[in-house]
Amino acid sequence: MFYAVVDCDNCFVSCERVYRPDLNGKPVVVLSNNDGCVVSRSNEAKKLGIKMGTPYFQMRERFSEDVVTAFSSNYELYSNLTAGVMDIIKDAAPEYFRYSIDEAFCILSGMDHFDLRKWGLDLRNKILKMTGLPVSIGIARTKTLAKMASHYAKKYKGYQHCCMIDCDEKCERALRLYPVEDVWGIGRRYFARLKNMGIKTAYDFASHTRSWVRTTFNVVAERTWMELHGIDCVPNEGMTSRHKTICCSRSFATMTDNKDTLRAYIANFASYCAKKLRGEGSVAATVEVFLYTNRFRTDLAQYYPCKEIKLLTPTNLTIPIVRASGECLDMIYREHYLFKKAGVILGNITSNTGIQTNFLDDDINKQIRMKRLDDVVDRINQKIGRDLVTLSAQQYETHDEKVWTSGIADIANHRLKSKINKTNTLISNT
DNA sequence: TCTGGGGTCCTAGGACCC
DNA sequence: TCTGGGGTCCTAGGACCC
Repeated sequence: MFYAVVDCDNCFVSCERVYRPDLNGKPVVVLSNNDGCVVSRSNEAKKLGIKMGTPYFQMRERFSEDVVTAFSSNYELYSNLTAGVMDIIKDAAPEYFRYSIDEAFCILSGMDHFDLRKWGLDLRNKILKMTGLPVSIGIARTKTLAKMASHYAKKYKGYQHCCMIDCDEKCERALRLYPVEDVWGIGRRYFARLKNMGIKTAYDFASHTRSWVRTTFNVVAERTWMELHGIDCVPNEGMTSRHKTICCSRSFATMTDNKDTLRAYIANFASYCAKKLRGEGSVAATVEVFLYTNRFRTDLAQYYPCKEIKLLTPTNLTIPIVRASGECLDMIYREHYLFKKAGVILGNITSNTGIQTNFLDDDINKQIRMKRLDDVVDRINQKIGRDLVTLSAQQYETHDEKVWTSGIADIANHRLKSKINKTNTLISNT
């Protein structure tokens, strides 16, 4: 049985180019939230030496706007376009699961007698034709080897974006040429240790004994070792299951030690998480809040607190989740630290059917009223504009318009006022 | 001046129970 | 003059992924 991994080439850049074909063949990058750093690069940008994660300001010191075109990220666009890719994959493979926004694994069971490389080439061409997005496909006996094959599919033109590793000779050749740091499952930390041991290629790594890998590293590295030997052992389950956590976090344009400002940010993050939770029909049983000072400012005192609290009843209601996030903040906030980033994580997520309520919690009538409130607010926000109606905890005074360029909540007062009449009408109608 | 965001899994160690 | 042992659950931290 074989696996195929299908992933979009330079996904976000390719999505932008669908609407800007004039940028084909030119250096293009896409930036993270707040335009902080580079998260996607065209091949031309890679050739210029722009690395993943390069801070935008550093890149601009080296390349002007005429040389490298930069886009702010537009996740709605990427998720719409890649959904089209997934639809095509779904029709082409007996079984598949989405692994990330731009990547899917196909389980090619019962297809051993097929010409799988031709199958891959056809799929690649179909996706390009129907969505405008170029993908590369790697095919092999394990997911880790398929990932390696997809690297080769991208790297060497001769493969025409589809590379299959289907025998031991090909596998050995591929392993010998493959830098160990590019192996799926070998990250920066492990690479640093491997390098010290003189292990440079995937072949070097695979040449050690399984027990050596187990004792030197752990079971995860051992699985990687087995996969490189063609033993399929990274489970498919877990890659498809529901979310176990939902997180919303942002870096701030300017650092702050103001508790009220942090409280408003946290309330917004919590509210956003609650909305996501409702969107997928789930409830959460824990709420965690974390704060980060600026790790790049070594001249400043550092503090990375986090605190989780359990909810009496698992919920997806905005009010109890925002309330809990505020309690967490109260427990971890310390004066005199300048915070750069904060976030909220909802955990212990389950389906919202059959929730066990706790008699100490808000009474059922109050919960029903809160649910109705969320329903109405969700509908208004969907109809008129994101985050028009929020809890008062999410509002705050600021003179810095940049604070909310992060894309979650554009709650600048002028915008609020301009729409308030329309909203009042809608609320009375509702 | 400016340095992302959202996930998963594993492990060690402490608390607690019988 | 000595201080159980085994099991489970939870949490924090560290590693990885895209």
